[in-house]
Order: sequence, then C-alpha cells, then structure tokens
Amino acid sequence: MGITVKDVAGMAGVSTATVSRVINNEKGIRLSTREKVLEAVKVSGYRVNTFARSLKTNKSRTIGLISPEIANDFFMNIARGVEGFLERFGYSLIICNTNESAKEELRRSELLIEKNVDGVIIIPATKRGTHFSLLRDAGIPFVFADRLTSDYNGDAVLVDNQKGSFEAISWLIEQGHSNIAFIGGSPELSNARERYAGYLQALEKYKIKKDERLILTGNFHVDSGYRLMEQLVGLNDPPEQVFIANYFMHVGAIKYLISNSLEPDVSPGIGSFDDLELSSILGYASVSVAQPVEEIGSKAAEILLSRINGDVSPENKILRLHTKLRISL
Amino acid sequence: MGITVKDVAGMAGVSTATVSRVINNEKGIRLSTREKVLEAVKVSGYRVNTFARSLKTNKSRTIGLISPEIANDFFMNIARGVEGFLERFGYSLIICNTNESAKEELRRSELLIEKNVDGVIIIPATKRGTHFSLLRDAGIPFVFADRLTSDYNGDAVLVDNQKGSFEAISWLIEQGHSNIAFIGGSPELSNARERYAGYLQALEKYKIKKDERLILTGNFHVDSGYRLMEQLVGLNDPPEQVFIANYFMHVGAIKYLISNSLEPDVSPGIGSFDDLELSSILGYASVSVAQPVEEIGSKAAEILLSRINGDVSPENKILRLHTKLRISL
DNA sequence: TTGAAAGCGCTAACAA
DNA sequence: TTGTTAGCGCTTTCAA
Repeated sequence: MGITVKDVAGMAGVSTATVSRVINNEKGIRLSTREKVLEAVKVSGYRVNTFARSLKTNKSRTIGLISPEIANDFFMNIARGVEGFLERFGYSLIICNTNESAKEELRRSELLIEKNVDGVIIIPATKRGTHFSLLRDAGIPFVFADRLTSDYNGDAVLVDNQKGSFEAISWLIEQGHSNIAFIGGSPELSNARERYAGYLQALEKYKIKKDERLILTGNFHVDSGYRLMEQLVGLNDPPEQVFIANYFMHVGAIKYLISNSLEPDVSPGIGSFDDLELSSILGYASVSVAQPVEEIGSKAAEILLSRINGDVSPENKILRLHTKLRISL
Repeated sequence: MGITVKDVAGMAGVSTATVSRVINNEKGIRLSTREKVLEAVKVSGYRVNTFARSLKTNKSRTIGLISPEIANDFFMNIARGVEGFLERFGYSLIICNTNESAKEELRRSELLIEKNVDGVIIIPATKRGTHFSLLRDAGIPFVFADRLTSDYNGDAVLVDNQKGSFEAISWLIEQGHSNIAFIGGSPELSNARERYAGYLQALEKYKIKKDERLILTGNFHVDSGYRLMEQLVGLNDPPEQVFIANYFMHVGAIKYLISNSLEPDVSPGIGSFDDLELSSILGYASVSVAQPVEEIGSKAAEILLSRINGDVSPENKILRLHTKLRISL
C-alpha cells in the first residue's frame, strides 16, 4: 500500500504520464524509456491501484454472475466456463446466489450495479425478467445463460432443449416403446417448456397420442422427482418408459425406485436430460441427453465480452448449443 | 452514469459533505436536512460511485474466495455460507477456481490483490501455502476454510475431522466389526490426515491392531474411490467394513460395487465421511459423519470480517466445528 | 516521444 | 450541525 505512479515516475526519471503509458502497454514510447520504467516498477514492487484506474476509466474488469443457486453442479459448471474464459482477460467474477427468488435477483442486480461490474451473466430463476431492465438502464450489458425469461429478451446462450428431448424420445420409440411418460419441470422455465415440446414433437412424429396421465410436471428438484416417480409407479398401468427432464429430478426418481426396491426389471425404464451415471450403471437409464455445460458459460462470457468491448448491434445474439445423445447399453 | 454527490447537493441545497454524511448514515445531522438529501437522492436516482469511494477509503467491500474447484457441491456449499453471511453487510464475493493447482493459487492471489479485495477465504489445494504470504505482505487478511496448509498458518475454520472419523469407526467396532478398512485421501491435505488419525485412534482404543493392507490412500476424487474399492474387494480376505473418508471417493466406490454387481450382502459395509444418501438407501452405508458445511463458510466469513474491521490479535483464530454421526438402519 | 496538469467522484479533516 | 477544501492515484488531453 503506497507505491504510486508518482514514485515510479520519480525513480525512472520520467513523468507519471509516461509511467501510465508503459503500464498500459501503449505504443509510441522509446524502448529505453520503457525499460527504465519497467525496471522501476519491478524494483519498487509497484501495483496499479485499480480504484483510481477505474475511477478514470469507468471500467472495473469485473463481471457478475446471477445464479438461482450456487451449490449446484450444473450452474457452477456454467460458472466454471465463465471464469475460465474471463480470467484470461484479467476479469474476475462476482457470484451472486438468488435462491431462486426474483426478489433476490433484483437485489443482486442492484448490488452488482453498485459494484460497477462491466457486465452480468444471468441464469434466471423464473420466467419474469423485467427487473433486469435495471441493468439495462444502468448501461450494463448482460447475457442470459441456460434459460430465457419470457417477458424480456436479450442475448442468450442456451442449448437446443427441444431437439435434445425430441431425439431421446424418438430413440425410445424406435426401440419399440410407445408408452412413454414425461416428468418435467415448471413451465415457468423456458428450458422446461422446450424439453416438453421436444417430447410432444416426437410423439407427434410417430403418431403416438399423448396420454395426459403420463405427463407430470413438478420443479427441477430432487423431491419433486421422487414424488412424481412415485405417482407414476402408482398408476394402474405404469408406463414402460419415463423421460425425466432434469438431473435432480432424476436423482429423486432413482431414490424412490431404490427405496421401494423397484429393480430395473420391474420399474419403468428411464431416459433423461443430463446424465446420471449411477442410474445407467444400476440399469435404469438407457438414454440421456448430454449438455455442453461449461461451454454455455464460456460462450456467454464471450458474447458478454464482445458487448463490453462495444458491440452494440441491436439484434439479440441467441446461441443454441447442440446436445448429444448418449445411449447406455 | 452521471449523477454525483455534487448534483444531489445542489438539488438539496446543501454541501457535498452533508450528502456524503447522509449517504453513509452518519449521525449528527438535522432530521430535516437528512430528509431533504434523501429526497434529492431518490428523485435524481443517484447511486454512489464505488470507485471514487474506494479510492478514498481503500476498501472495496469485496472479498475473494480461492477454491480448488468451483463445480463441486462441497466447496460451493462453503461458498454459499460465505456469500450468505457477507451479503448482509454489502460485501460481494469474487470466486476463483484454482483447479487444485498451487500455481493457480498464486495467480489468483495476485489477481485478488490487484482487485483490492478486503479479505480472502482460502480452501487450499495442497499442503503448501507459503505463496499466500503474498496476501499477508499486501496487508490483506485471509482465513483458511476446510483445510490447513502445513507450512503456513493463520486463521482457519475446520471441522473436527479426527473426532468425526474416530466416532464413526468406534461405532462400527461397537457393532462387532474388527476388520475395518480405510480408504483415505492424500496426506497432502490436513483433513485427510486428520481423518486417518481418527481411524487409528479408534483402532488403538479398542486394541485392534492395524492391518496395512486395509489402509489405502488415494485422492479425494471419484476415480480414486473406484480403484481403491476395487483393490480392497480383490483381496483374498476382503474386510467386513470400509470407512471412506470423502464424499467423492464414496461415489466412486459405490460405482465400482454396482458396476460389478456386488450387492450389499456380499460387499463390505460402508462407513463414510459426508453423507451419500443413495449409498445408505442401497444398503451399503450404515454410518456417516455429517459436516456443517455452510457453517464452515459463514464462520470463516465472520472471522474474516472481524479481521477486516481491525481485529489484530496476533494469535491464530482456529475454529473446529463439530461433526454429527448419522446412523442409517 | 514525453510532460504538465486537469479532474474522475468521493470522504474526511478542519473550520465555522 | 454544516460547509470548504484537499486530496485518494490514475488516465488523458493538450502542448511541447
């Protein structure tokens, strides 16, 4: 705490302006001068004061991540992608946990504005997103990841949810199943809706008429998966196969099956969005839709960075990443 | 972008100093004045410029978290505790992923210093910690969480690892088992060492002599648990029980057992550090040691905050949180 | 290619 | 109880 450009300038026998230029790698400086300054920087152990720099430049080289939950592998793999990408550019990542609450999303947005982040990546918790206009008004660019809000749009990086579940369901049908249930998340969430749409699309393509009793909707959590699987198994004529639209629901479903000693030979077979290895090892899951999770983050970061660096093209950049079908035999 | 204390002062007909006082909730201001200012703040939509504030105060109200991995439930539950605690005080959290590399720990420390964080919480990746002297030299307080480095000390929040595994092993012994294997992590990590010490302590107390063939050391990852369980089961006389010292190793071990159709009646029973619900549902695990994970984070944050707020007592504050024994029947 | 100097928006010492 | 004012350390015109 203490060495400033002034000190360095004094040591190198130049002006503070020159020191600043050298530090920021500007060109148009005599090599010998640059070396003198660099030497002084080294000797003195000088470090820029980012507060002062930011006060001038109005850039913090910090970006925010708003996530519905931070103790969650899926979201944090996105975060990993973001961090890995940004770190190379000297950016750091402020992570905010909203506990799936729109109110918290608002609070955290305010916090991030106050912190002068240069941009924000948002994994929205609900379909509402108007409160993010706060960021827009503050001139802070943001990119949605994984999901869209339905009342607000902007740049986004998503996976092709509909195609993913369409492919999985189609595969199940081609294996000879026609009795396929669907355990999905809240239609509040765009990805939940899209995965459901893929299910319907496959049924339609193969002329299978949908059976409302086999279509269950909960939320993307373990408990919900547990209960819905219970409900499904409790039917008079349980389905041959169930497609579970989310990792945590899948965990819950398996938990139910095991707790109730429903071995794979008597339980419905399972297809799923996201891969739950234990499920296929145990013999329940036969097909899953794998998402490029980290890439969601890194691509979102890339788009965000382009916005930060002045890309003002008005149309929304929406990137749909491809999923991969995984068959376990 | 634009409204400053000066603008607000103008609107309210007071000086910038007064505005500053009101904003910072200082006392000794006439109520009517305060109201005038607050009104002007509201009307104008003023927001403090944290860059300017920080330049003056030298405080960023930001703290860093250095974690070996960010897509990891355990570490992120710690982060959750940290974020939840700090957020109430207007602090935000910069998260850094070191990929379990000491070199990255150094780089991230530098980044955080540059960002002028007020403090850092560190989950160290290895036993080496001398590179954190960088933080100390920069006058930035830090607190270790979950683990200690062995060549460097400081404030820390840990769980009572030794006591935890001691209790679990003791319980197994009291159930009549004397043939208990141990699958543990690298002695690089303090928590791995302590958990092993608890194992030994229990054997000693019950006068069971240790069998080197039953003591296997790997690292705290899924693959390692898989391989070590394989190794154990491959012995001529496999043990009745195995104590697995970490969640991910437990996952790997179960994966091995299931893949190889070793049902609970033929496989060793399992005790573990951390709870893997599926394992007890499947009938493998009978006892586990539960850690107060989020509390590790919140307590670490609390200590850090006290340091930031000027607590300079020289002795290291080391907090050991209690684990809980969980029996599954 | 370099230097002088203004000023980013805020806080805090000092004065009133 | 409030105001005046001097910086915090940096970047960036403008001039040389």
